[in-house]
Amino acid sequence: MATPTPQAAPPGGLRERKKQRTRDALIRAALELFTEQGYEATTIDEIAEAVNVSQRTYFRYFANKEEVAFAVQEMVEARFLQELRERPADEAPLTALRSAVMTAWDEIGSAIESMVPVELHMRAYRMIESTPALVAAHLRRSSDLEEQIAQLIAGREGLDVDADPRPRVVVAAFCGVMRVAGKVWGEGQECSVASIRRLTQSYLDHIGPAIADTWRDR
Amino acid sequence: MATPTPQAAPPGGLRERKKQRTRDALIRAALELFTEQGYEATTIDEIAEAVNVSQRTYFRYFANKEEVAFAVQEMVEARFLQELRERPADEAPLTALRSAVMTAWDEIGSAIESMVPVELHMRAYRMIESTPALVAAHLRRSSDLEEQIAQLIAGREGLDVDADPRPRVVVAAFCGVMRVAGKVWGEGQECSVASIRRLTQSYLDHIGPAIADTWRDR
DNA sequence: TTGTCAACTGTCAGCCACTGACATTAGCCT
DNA sequence: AGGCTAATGTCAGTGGCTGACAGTTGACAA
Repeated sequence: MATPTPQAAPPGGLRERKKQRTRDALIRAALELFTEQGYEATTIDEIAEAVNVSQRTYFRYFANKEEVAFAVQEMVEARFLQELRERPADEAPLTALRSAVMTAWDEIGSAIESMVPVELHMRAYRMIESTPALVAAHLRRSSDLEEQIAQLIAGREGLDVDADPRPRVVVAAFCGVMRVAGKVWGEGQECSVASIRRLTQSYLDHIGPAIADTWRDR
Repeated sequence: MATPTPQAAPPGGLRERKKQRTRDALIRAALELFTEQGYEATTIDEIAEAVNVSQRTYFRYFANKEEVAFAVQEMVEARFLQELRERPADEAPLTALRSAVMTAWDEIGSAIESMVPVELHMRAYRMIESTPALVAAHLRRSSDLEEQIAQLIAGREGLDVDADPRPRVVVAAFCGVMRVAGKVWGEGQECSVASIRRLTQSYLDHIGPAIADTWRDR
């Protein structure tokens, strides 16, 4: 799986490409089936069969049934974290967070599209929000991500998350806003990546004034 | 017209009492097994066998494996909501929330003890926090409860939760504090109900000053 | 080219969570 | 006492998930 394979990124050997294709096919088939007939009503056998692999193979790519539903989000989050790690150290926390998202969105669009159509991803997002079992998983994932971001921000500032509450607070506010942006996007019609980028920007623009010292001046 | 119930309030019929006993026994056995050997490592067959009922009977009391782990919390939350509904309408939202918790704790102690030893409940709480599958369920439950409370508060104030953000904001702050109090309690040694009541009170006492205008005076 | 190695996959057997159908038991009420 | 019905047990089956083993196929060197 993630063994030290010294190969290029795009080509990477026939084997590697085949694996990637199978993985993408599984994700695509799963999301298609989930959104069409519902998550619970879809069996892993169906997904596997749609891609012409055995059920066992599915479980070699994804640890469980949920995981495939979050594959795209997983990728988006990883890119964001990477972007955040690369922000210059002298940026203020909220600025770094904001810049990381905005920069990330620019390239994420095509990254998503190379996995599944954005429109399918949007339908999948809505499906998650309306499936109790997936809502739970989603919350847990969000909570984990938030913690990771908080650790990262604390690291940048040389703080300890357990000693100083500020990292967690900033990150909580940031993630809260991102969550709302995501929700609004999911409820809207515009399913383009550009629209969520615009939404994100607009919402983040409100966070500064709300937190800044000028707050008290109203 | 006349109530033909020749029995006291608590019993209420042999059948009813038997059911209650079975339910309590299932909860107790489950928590005992979960905390001793872990959640995943415990099968429902084991729980059922410990109470001398069939697996099928377990599923007539609880919808799934998780549910039994949250039975006590479920009860606590129900009591709190009931208490909140009974608060006078002219109380300010945060005051009503605060009063409801504090009042609820007074009676909840014995209510918990009548189900399982408080010490077991505390171990169960810790077990939940360290079991990924249960963390997810816990988050989802919390999120649901928060929404219910927000609706209730909005109702008291004659507001619409979707139109006015204030109900959700107050409730979010309140629940956040409650969550922290619960977490601190779980990490501490003192497993008495009195201690969590004290913790709750102390934490809630900080909410006012933190929100009030005097904040800027530090 | 070919042979070896390692990775990937399929098959099979099995555990466990969960459910519907039906038979059986046991409170409840007249 | 006997009928009604809720509670329980039994059975069979589905689907998520895993370990073990064997077959296949890409990678790489001789």
